[in-house]
Amino acid sequence: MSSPSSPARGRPPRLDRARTLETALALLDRSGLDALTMRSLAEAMDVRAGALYRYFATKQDLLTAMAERMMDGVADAAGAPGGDWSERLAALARGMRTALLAHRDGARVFAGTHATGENVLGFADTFVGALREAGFRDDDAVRALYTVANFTVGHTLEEQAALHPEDGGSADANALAETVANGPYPHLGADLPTLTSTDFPGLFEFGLRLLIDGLDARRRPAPGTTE
Amino acid sequence: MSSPSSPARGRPPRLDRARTLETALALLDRSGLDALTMRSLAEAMDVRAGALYRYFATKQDLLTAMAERMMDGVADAAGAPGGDWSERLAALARGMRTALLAHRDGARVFAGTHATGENVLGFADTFVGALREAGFRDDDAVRALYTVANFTVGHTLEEQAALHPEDGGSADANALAETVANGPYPHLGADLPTLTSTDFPGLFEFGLRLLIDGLDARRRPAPGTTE
DNA sequence: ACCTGAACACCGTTCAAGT
DNA sequence: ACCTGAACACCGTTCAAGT
Repeated sequence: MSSPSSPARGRPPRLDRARTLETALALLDRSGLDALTMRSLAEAMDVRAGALYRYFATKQDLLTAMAERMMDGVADAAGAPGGDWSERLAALARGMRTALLAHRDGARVFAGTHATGENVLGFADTFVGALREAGFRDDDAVRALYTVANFTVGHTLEEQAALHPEDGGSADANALAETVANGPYPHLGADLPTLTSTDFPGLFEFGLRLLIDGLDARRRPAPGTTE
Repeated sequence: MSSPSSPARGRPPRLDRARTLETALALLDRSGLDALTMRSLAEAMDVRAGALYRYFATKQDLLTAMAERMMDGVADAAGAPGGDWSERLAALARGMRTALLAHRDGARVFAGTHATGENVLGFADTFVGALREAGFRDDDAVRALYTVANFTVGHTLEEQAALHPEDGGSADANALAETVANGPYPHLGADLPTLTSTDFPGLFEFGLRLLIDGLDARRRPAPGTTE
């Protein structure tokens, strides 16, 4: 199962997956994803870069473990079964956004990996369970999971990009407002405050509300419809 | 305005933004984003890497121009004003997904940049216009744009990741199915076919439908409600 | 068993110098 | 004006050798 374990032969290791993961997340928060290199992480662990490869086969592996770690406990946000399905779903979606926001570039890390550990799968299972228990069809419940997760990742990617305009080159709000005002964009110009708004919680709730209302319509198909 | 232009002094340039952009997109399709380096692009243009910096200040600049280029013509997908708002919105969303899918790693390129050129802004203006003309509030129209765009990017990111499992390390469907079947995931296990489905068009349409139904509920607030 | 040292094959970016 | 050559300061990854 685990590569470096078994009895206690030789010198006690200076490295292990858990500590390395913690350090990597701390380094991520301090410097961002672009600065998180195997060398910088090794330095933070007081070790040479090559040593990390005993615990993570590749950097991609490390990032996947970090993504999985970020999702720790998010499934619990749903609360106990039996409550209102839309509230449970909203709590899970908000919990996911919060978890990604909890680390600098968290959404980029998550989007760039495909974690399928217990935290991610536990989240998925709880999500699908909440909808199944509310009477949704199994396939609708699974598709709703993907839809909400994809929206949440897409949204949080934008939100964190706006937080650190250095990397990624997000133009600032003023430049965008000027471009829109001087170009042939009558509709965008009509509500510049919203276009350049930084009310990301409000924007997230708006999208989440659309998805929930859309699901609500699916839960109770029109009478007489077999679908 | 343009850096290398004006009269016709010296030797005619072997490089220009348009040709470089075309070559970069062709190289992207052939080799993927990870293999798109300034050196490999330079080689494809028969030039040294340093020469590219006369036309693009940074690689990020190049990627932003590529993202903008990908969105060329997508606004036209909406058709003429006056039609059904939900059909126009769906056409725009589908057009965006198709545009990102048209190039390998297209969604990753788009998500990693913040293009604000005429194609992206034209798309945004057409989208917001379609909703305003249908009677939506200005701020709802703008927020709907962000929501649909974020969902579309998030979805297409997943879709393209599944297309090239090499980079990103997406676990294949079989491995996922086995993990779910052997773990404490009763709800996920109940519909493995949907969970590991590759019906991305169907998944996209599902999410799009939820958003449209959600918007439909907003367009006509319940009678007696001021909101 | 665990880590170092050193290398391999790359990166993005800069800039004097050539033409 | 446009591009080359060469360098700078890095990358992820591998692996013999040390302890």
